[in-house]
Amino acid sequence: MADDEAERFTEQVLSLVESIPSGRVMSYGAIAAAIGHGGPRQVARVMARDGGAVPWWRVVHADGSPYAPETAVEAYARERTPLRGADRIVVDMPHAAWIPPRTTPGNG
DNA sequence: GCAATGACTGGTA
DNA sequence: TTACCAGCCATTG
Repeated sequence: MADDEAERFTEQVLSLVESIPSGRVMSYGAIAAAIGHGGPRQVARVMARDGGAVPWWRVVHADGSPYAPETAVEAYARERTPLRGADRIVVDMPHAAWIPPRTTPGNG
């Protein structure tokens, strides 16, 4: 693959994650789908590289479980992110799942 | 080119 | 609800 494309993909992921509003989250697969390139494994790879420079806690698995629950749970409490329970560090995807404006496949 | 790995995802038990 | 397996895609050695 071309390094330029890899860099573009990285910026796409980071830019999209930074675009996620407070109290909302996106799954790895949703991010990959929104960008229209790669897959959840590729998004995760980008997060592992430069995820520390973006609100990574807004990026969760398809089931709503975050990468670092112990750290993310604090961020969710600050952003009022809807969880599946007070004792359950799992985001309520049906309510917290955020879809980026434009870049939505199927419309347009 | 092949094998192993990874911040994943969906299905079944 | 939890645990295990198979599928997917790109990077790495």
